[in-house]
Amino acid sequence: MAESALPTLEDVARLAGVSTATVSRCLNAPERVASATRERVENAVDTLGYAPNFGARALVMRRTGIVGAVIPTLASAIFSRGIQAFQHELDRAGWTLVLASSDSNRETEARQIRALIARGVDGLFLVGAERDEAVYRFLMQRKTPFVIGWTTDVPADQACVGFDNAGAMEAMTTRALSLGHRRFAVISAPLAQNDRARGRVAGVRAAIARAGLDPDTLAIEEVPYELGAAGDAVDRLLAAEAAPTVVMCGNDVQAAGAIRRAQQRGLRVPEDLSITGFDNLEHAQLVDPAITTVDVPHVQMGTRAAQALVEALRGDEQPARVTLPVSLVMRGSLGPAPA
Amino acid sequence: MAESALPTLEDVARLAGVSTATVSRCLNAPERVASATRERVENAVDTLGYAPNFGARALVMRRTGIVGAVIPTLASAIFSRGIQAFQHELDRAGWTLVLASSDSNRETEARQIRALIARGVDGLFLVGAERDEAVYRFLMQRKTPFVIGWTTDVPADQACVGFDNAGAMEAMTTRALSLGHRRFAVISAPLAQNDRARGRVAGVRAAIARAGLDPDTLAIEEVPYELGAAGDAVDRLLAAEAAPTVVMCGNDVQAAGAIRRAQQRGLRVPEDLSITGFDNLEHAQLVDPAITTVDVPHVQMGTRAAQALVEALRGDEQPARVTLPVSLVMRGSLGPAPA
DNA sequence: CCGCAGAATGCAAGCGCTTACACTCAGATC
DNA sequence: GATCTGAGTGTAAGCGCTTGCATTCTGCGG
Repeated sequence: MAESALPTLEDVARLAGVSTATVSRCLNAPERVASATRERVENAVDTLGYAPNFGARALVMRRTGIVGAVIPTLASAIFSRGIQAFQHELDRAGWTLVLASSDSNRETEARQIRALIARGVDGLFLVGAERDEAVYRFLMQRKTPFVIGWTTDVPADQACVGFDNAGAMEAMTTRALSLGHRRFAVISAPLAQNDRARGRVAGVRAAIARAGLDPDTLAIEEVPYELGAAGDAVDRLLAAEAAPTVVMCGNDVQAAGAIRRAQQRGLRVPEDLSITGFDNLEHAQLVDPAITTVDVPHVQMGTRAAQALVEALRGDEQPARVTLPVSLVMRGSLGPAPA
Repeated sequence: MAESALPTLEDVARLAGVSTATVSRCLNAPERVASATRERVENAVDTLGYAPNFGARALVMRRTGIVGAVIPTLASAIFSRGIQAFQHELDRAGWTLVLASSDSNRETEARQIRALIARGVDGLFLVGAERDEAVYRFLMQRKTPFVIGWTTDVPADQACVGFDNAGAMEAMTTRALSLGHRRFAVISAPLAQNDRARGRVAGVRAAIARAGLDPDTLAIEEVPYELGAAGDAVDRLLAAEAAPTVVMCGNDVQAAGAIRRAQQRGLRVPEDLSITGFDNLEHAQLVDPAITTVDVPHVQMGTRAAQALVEALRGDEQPARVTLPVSLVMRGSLGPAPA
């Protein structure tokens, strides 16, 4: 059994009859130690159940091997797939992930970023580009590398791995236009602190403006990513004098909620009302009709983000800037505009 | 601007004209420092942009304030809700969460546990009770407190926050029996390294045995938590000479996949085939028919697990053992057995 | 048999922080 | 006026590890 305190390098050294330097080398550069010595040390490590003290190592190495990620929420499927991939790739490269969630709130995010830095993270992954200048200054000052995900709309000197939120939504809107739709509505996450959501709405606006429609008449409902909230939004949209023929949702969860509510109101989707989603979450193909949506390569985004961060951690000067392609997935929920 | 290296306590002390001890006290026990001094120190901290070095602090305090969690996967919604709540509660108590995923693999999990310990976690959250004795020995030896989630089937001296997997599934099976079903089948996660899944199957067995049926005739398909895999399992089950009238799935994702495939084969659910789920994920109410399932209080489980871990970290001797109630959620996918 | 290169190991100086203990200095107490 | 008290501060000893440099040892060429 171990002593009352955890064994230290010195305990191992004493038991093996060598100096602490040699034990350290055994652990970090085994090839520099004679094999006979190495064996004795390894035995001592085993019998003592020794494992290096993390704090001491971090202190002298000036790095922890931990990177942090602050995401809006883990509760929905939106980020979990990407984060899973991110973590997996990080693990492959020998890094460990610390997670915090911001609840989509700017101050909370700033607090979490500081908390993670205080926990010694060597680098950060952040979602979206929108945050106080002070946060960026803090990160620069601490020389903490970071990469931004889910958008590419960032200053040129920052690393990012994302996709064109506006362009994707513009493409979907253009598709709807070609199906004869003229009265559009949008269900979006609250726009105030969410540049991705704003980008998506801007995409809708751009497309309908290009088609000669007035983008200012676009009805926008800002609700959280929840089934019921999206349903209520549908109720409000349909109560308008000129009800939309298509509702473009910022997310598949909202689309699913919207479809259900529309059906409950006796509308057929897409014959009476078309609905589109975003993200291509797993459940998008489960509902009836299946959701026409924008496929976002979450796994790829997570993987590339991890690679970009590891590069930055290694000191690569050139910040990685990756734009991933998105594609429209045509399923049943978007159809021709009703006559 | 900061110097080329990050500022240290000593830099702050020099600038404020005090000793490092006083600066340290300002940061950790401000009330023990005269207010005039404190102000000078705080100014120095601000102008230098000082933040304490994590490694040094961890070394001398002998704790990091980080706890780890190893979960099977983040990719599905199954764990994400619980982990979100876990993280949230931990954050409230001033702790930070490190995440690793095991891909439901025993060796990977053991590796991740060691990796997290090497990263200095003060405590651990683990899913399920099944792992090598060596892992538990290692944890004891390192004196790392841990709590186990998603099951209560653990030794009496271990902390756990979970629910009765077997009992829940037994209740659901009993309900199906009362609806006249006699030919059961199960779609489950691979049983080999998954005590929760085995518990659920055992629940089905227990119920049908109590009803006088032979539990050995129970057909079991072991497939991953994926829509398509569950669909293929349905194909196989329905090809049997005495096809089941009800398929009990170990998870809502599988149930959704099973329902879809059954419908594609022209069967009506539940008139021709009943299907049940587990977890009460958000999408369970989205599919048509909505899934009859077992509601698992994921958020509560995450929250309570965090509390239990914090207690253990504080040195409470008595390990918390929390059993959460589950309930059947009757929706459309389970109906009377066909005549 | 000497000298020397190169391999193996040890010595010891920190890394930046906390904290036990010692010290100083008012003001209160006798 | 001597003594005591306690608040405020400083001194310095580590915490456990890595690593530059010094030292020792080995085998080989001359």
